[in-house]
Amino acid sequence: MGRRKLVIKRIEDKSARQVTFTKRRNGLIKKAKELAVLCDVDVNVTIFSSRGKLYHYCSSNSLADILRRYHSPVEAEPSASAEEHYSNYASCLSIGELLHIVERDLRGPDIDNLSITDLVHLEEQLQAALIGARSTKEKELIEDNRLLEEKLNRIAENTIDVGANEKMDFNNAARGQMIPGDQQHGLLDLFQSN
Amino acid sequence: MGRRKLVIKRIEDKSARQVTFTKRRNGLIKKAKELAVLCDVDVNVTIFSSRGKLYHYCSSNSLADILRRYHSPVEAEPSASAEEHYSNYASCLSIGELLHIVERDLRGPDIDNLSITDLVHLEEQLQAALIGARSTKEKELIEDNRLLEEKLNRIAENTIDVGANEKMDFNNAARGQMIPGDQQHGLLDLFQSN
DNA sequence: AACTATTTATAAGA
DNA sequence: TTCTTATAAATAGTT
Repeated sequence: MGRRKLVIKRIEDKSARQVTFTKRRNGLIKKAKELAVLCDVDVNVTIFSSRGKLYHYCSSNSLADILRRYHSPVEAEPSASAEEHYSNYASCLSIGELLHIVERDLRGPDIDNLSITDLVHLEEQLQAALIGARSTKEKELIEDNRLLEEKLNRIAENTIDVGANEKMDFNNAARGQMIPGDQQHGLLDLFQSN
Repeated sequence: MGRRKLVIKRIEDKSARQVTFTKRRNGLIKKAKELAVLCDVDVNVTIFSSRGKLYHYCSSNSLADILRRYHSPVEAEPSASAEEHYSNYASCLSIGELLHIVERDLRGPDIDNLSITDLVHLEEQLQAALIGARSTKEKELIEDNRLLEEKLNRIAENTIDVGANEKMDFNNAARGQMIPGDQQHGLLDLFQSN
């Protein structure tokens, strides 16, 4: 739809490619909005430009909302298979919340113009949250371990023979490998609530 | 673009809405493909129909590939800020791999026609992977804890006085709250590699 | 950034 | 449903 029939192939001229990108990107997102409204469906469009910018459209508040919707039985077609799919989903937060975090971060301060900085920040947050969730439980166990060791040491000081073949190995492998990361993160509880 | 000018508002007639959905969904994905090829960008389109089906298009192999691309310095504009963003990313797998899992599962057996079953399955896998990653380290610590307790018990049997104010609390809280989930999962190592 | 000749998408009809 | 066709909408090349 233009002055000539266009062959669908990478546009080699850089500025022509940039102009077409702007036109068609706007067109695609407009079409996505229309589809969402006309047909009452959820549509998500994400475009990563070659220079690291991110353009995004999501018809609902977040992908998490979309997924959550499907975890509640809907009125239409309450078939046997539907029953099957919707059972045991009282605490189905992992992917939903994960995607919610992704969505929230991708939106960030400027919904239409995000740099790779935001993606990097997002990844750091997720990594911190995963590490934090793990290390919390580990810290509890390590503290218990430490208390038991203290007791053993005190006992050892107060007794003479605890059996010749018993070695007090207080530097076991698992404790030595604890993952660092003690700070509290805002995302932490999402992973801990599972 | 049709016989009449269309107002962008939810189509109330169910069958008309379904017909429009099919037409415009195909149109949107076609446009997305063209944008990706013409402008050499990464495009991702996800559509959730109101009856729980998922339609999806992604120009690259996976979102993980896209994200990974941005974690390697590109030739264009090696500015100071770029340096800053790309530093300390030797092991930036969490979000990339997570999204890779999402993408792989969303594609599944039939790329154009996925039910909510697949989303549920995907969520289960992610949940299992998160739990598995946590419980592996916990199991090591719990085993250490158990060994220490055994030693304490044996010592207690062989001694008379270990101090009156010392209570042997072998049922501590942390151990009692271990998350179930002992199976090995294919996704497990992704989370353990962090 | 606007314009406009054309192509493309698609709403309604068969 | 699938195919057809009149028309609206998008956009390639131009200014």
